[in-house]
Amino acid sequence: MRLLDWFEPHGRHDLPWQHPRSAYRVWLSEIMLQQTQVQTVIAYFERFTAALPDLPSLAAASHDEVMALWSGLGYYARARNLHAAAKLCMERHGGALPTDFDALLALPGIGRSTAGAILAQAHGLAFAILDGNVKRVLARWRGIDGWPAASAVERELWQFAESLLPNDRLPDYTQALMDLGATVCTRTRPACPRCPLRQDCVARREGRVEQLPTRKPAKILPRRECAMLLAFDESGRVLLQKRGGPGVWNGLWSLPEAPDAYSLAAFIQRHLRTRGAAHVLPAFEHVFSHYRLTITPHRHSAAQARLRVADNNGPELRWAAPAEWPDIGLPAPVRQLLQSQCAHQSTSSEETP
DNA sequence: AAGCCGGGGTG
DNA sequence: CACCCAGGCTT
Repeated sequence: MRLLDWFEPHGRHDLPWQHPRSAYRVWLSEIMLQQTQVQTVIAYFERFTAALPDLPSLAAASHDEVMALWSGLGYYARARNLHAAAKLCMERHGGALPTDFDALLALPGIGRSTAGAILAQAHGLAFAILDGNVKRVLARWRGIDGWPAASAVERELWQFAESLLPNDRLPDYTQALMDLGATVCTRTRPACPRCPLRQDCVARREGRVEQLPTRKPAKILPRRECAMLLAFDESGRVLLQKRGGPGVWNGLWSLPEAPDAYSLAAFIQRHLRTRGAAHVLPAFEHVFSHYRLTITPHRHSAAQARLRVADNNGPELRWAAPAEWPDIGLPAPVRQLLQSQCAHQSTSSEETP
């Protein structure tokens, strides 16, 4: 098989848990490698196995010693589960990890993928694994769309993974699949020309390598709307308002803003003399980390300040000529809007109110 | 199905 | 900063 042929010269053969490849060491490595990269794990693995070389010694160790050996790896529930599982193996399985899939799955910290990895790597049994690397390889190879954590997609990936299992050399096959994901079929900039699966890789054929696996759907952000005033005076200056309050734009100069067109009209009436009605421009969206803001710009040309702009009680207002805009601290979407307006005004004829 | 655990790397 | 990484457990 192509994967095994690739593995001989290009796979990783020198990882510490491969020598010797005992069930205990495979198990420990699998737990350490959950959500943690190989580079990080190696030193911890060597320290841990030096102190606790086999399952009985782990079971006999104190909680404090186990946690100390784990310290720095994170996800400390993994260490607690590991220790508890070792003790359970002393009670239930004669001091060794079981070779039965369901018995493995019943141990704390061992899920479907880790159980499969232990059986395949330590015992050569035909069980599939499905970790992040393998999900990526399989999703690309077969062109599987959808977020891999979604249950339907995950089912499809497991099914594909199991359909691929060879009859022998399960330890090498399993390692080959992970190595391919880690070194060739990487998340960014995969080395497709070096991939043993490139001939029938669906993602490669369809040019979707970078798109697969489908990314986790972005969290749905709450939506907010506002109206912004683009008021220009006769000389082409725009009215700005200094933002106060707790918002993200506090302290920045921005366009006068109101929750809706009605409130904005009230603002205009209070602070400006304008000729004609507002010209409502197409709304656009700006995404913050915590919400989406839909901005509807309202443009007024030939506006004049009704009051002194430096009124003590009212909002802090000023007129700003286009030449000044680059030096004023403006929120990015406001700057963008002003620039598009500037370009628009210079290329189009006089607006009709 | 979504949140959580946690430290580290990456664009 | 968002997202991801040799996942699994809890709600």
